[in-house]
Amino acid sequence: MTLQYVLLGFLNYVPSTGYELKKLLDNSTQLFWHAELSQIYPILRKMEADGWVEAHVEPLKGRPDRKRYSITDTGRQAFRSWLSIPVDTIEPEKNEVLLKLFFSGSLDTATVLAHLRLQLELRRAYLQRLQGPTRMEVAALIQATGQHREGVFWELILDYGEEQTKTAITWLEGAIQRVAQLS
Amino acid sequence: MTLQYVLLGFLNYVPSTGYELKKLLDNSTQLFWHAELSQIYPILRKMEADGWVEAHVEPLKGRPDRKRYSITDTGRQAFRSWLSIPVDTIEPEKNEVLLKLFFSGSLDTATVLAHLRLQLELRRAYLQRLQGPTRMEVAALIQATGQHREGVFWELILDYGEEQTKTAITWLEGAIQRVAQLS
DNA sequence: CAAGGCATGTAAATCGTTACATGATTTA
DNA sequence: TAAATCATGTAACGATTTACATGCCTTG
Repeated sequence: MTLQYVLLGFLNYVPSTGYELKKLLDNSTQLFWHAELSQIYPILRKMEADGWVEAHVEPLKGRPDRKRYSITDTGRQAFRSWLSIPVDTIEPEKNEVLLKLFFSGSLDTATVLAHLRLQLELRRAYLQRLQGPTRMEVAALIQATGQHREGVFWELILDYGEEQTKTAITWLEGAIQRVAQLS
Repeated sequence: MTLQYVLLGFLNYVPSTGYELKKLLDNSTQLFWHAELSQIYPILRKMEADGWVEAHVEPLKGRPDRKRYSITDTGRQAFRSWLSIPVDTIEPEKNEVLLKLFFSGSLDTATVLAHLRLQLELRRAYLQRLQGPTRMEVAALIQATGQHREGVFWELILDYGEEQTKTAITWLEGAIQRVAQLS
């Protein structure tokens, strides 16, 4: 269900092909939503059948025809209606790192430490990327599109990712200290 | 796949029924893993067929027989092997609150603020629960079971939940300030 | 000339939720 | 006496991932 609205949200900016939508997902919402092409193509067809989007076929030589989808008025209405419904729960998460840590009583201290240190490295690299390239790209996009109101939300989301990542890093550093005392 | 190991992890402490495992999930791992009974029962049968667990049937009057599952040596081996494999990625998340915020350029400021304020309330209530009752229950469980090594991990996980929730609250407060300036 | 990008899709399998079904016992 | 708990499960649906399939064009 939700993926439909993600795609509508992008199509609300600009008509796109499935392939382009996949890249938009990878380049902008990967922090909080992702999908594979094999999921995107059937959903676009379903939304076309439901009258939420329209396809304009551009024949290509040697490749499958390019289908560029535009949002319809019905689709725009469905999108806005979805957007206006508040999320009134804290969404349950799945986190395999915490899960393994939870059961790590059965694991030797050295292995637990190795696992935590690996996560620490990954998070540090991720933070670098968020603070550097990602931050720049968002700023450039706001300049290029002139979407200043949208830009406020995009930057807030980046802030969220940055703060949560920093918190995870600090926690991992402390956890490593604490676990190291076990041996 | 993963749910198998979650169940094995609990069965590694004590033989349990599907119904009891569901309650263990709800009361301890809901922060990072959850499942419905309709998923748990078939998986227990599958693990029995694979020789990872054994069922001891206790007939009951008027109810379905109670099946208490114990972990086997094979199951214990599979569990330890899973546990020792490091998680070498940052797992992608789905977050509908961020998703809607991302597209909130199409939404009026008052509605965005209402959505953010609702999330702030939810997070604050959640933090109260983590700091109060949940913290106590974990401490009591460590005392009752004498699992002091495990207890370190359980408390670290609680710390993580607390810190991430605090970060979310601070971010929401700032986001509300920032969005309020838009109108 | 090899690798990666462009461009579409199908098939199979897995994972997860919601609804349905039963019916006694315990608690408020 | 109504609601919640105990105790198992099936069926249907929906969501998601992985593997398979084609084949040209562009870049290094």
